[in-house]
Amino acid sequence: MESPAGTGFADQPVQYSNQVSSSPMPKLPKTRGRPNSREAMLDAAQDVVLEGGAGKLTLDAVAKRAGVSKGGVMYNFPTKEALLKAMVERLVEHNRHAHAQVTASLPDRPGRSLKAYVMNSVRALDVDDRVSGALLAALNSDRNVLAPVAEYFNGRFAKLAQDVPFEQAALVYLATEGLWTQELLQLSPFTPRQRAQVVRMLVRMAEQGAAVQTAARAGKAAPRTAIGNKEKKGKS
Amino acid sequence: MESPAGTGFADQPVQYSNQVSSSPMPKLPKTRGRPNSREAMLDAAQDVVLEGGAGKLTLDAVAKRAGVSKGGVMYNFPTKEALLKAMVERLVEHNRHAHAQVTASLPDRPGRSLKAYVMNSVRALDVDDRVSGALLAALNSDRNVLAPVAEYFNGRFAKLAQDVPFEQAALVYLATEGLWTQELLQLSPFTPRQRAQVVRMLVRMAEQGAAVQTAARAGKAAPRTAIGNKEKKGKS
DNA sequence: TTTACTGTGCCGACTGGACGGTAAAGTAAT
DNA sequence: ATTACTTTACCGTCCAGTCGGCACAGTAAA
Repeated sequence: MESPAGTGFADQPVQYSNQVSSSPMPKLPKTRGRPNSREAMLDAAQDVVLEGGAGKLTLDAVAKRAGVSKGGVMYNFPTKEALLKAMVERLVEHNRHAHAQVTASLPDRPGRSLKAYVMNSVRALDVDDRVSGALLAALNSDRNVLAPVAEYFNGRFAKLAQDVPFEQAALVYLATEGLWTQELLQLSPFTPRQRAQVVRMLVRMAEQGAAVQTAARAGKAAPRTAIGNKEKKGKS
Repeated sequence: MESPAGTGFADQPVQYSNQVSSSPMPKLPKTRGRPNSREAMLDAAQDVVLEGGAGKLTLDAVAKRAGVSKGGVMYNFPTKEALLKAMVERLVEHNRHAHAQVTASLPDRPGRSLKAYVMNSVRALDVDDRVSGALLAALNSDRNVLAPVAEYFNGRFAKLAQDVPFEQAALVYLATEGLWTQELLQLSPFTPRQRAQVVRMLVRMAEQGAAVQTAARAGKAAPRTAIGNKEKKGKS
């Protein structure tokens, strides 16, 4: 698991002298040359949120989880809002990067970006992707903390829908978002098998979105536009 | 300033937090047997959540907003968790009722329930339907507060999907849920016009899906579709 | 090398306010 | 008087943010 890197010394009886003096960091900019305690704290914060809800996110909890003192947290994040903002920022950056990566791994055909979005959302669920917890934390505080996410979400759809007809893109986008949200909040009514089936459908729709553009719009041609097939027990 | 609503809130989602404040109306304001204060407090709680986030939901805030003292709130809700549970319960009941109502207004054809679900979700957005705020509040606290919603959500889909093929139902359901969530959190990338377009599409799909189901029941093979099952070409 | 000074990173006790909850007294209708 | 509801005052706890201090590292004069 990609659990917090660099927190190995967290629970040790190690005194302060937090870092090995010899090997690490042969390069890296000086500005931040120290151990990545910031990241560790952010990781800790997400964990706290995902385990106990956003209400349990306190500086002490983060500190304890990250294996540092509260003062240490306050040093890196002058205020709690700063911590929240950092979490949100990292969430956005993480998503952006992951999406770019998945996109790059796909053949350059229409709907590629949308497909990557679907796949990435699912991956975020399958993998123990704790960054998502930042969203829950953000929902708890002021809107200005949430603002960056809103902005990102907005621009995101515009990009995804570029090479796919609007209705199709919106459908896939919304359904994916709904699935992701429900799974994140553990409100999903689906069994794992059903979920997999839904995901497969969404991926297919992203690929073939262009072909069905007029389906819903035509409205009358129901048989041809039907999306559902009777169950098919494919497995992947 | 008392709403004439009975003990139940079965009627319109008309809720106003009565701002008593400092206008010394010698007659009504200090009414006595007001079976209504509970509802007023719940309304106030939702408003607080929707305006300031779930983190701002304090007993004092609710009391102030509802125009009563904190003790008044504590009298009706012995603990804060009781308040949260009441909010959640009301949310579920409200939804159940509204859905039943919309369903009844639709012709009895397959997909009716699903269609009603879509319409009701949108209505909840168009109307100033503050009950939704309860969900945000619930996300903040323990899972056992959220549990009733989860349960409701689960059973809900099963009912909606009864007379519609699974994939179709899941798609409409998830997309609707996604739309509703995004609008609620103000994260939606759509213009009002686009949103309306999406909603129309979803309604059509609820109807069409039912048509497919009917056809299938009649013994016909599931129609080939552009979006539907096909070869899996993408990775799985 | 030694000493002296400076900056960085972190520690942890403390504070002041907010918040959940309690208790007793008050008020009006029945 | 009883009942239903509300208020005021208060308590204990939790928590964000503060503050003085400690342990280094780097630098550089002595």
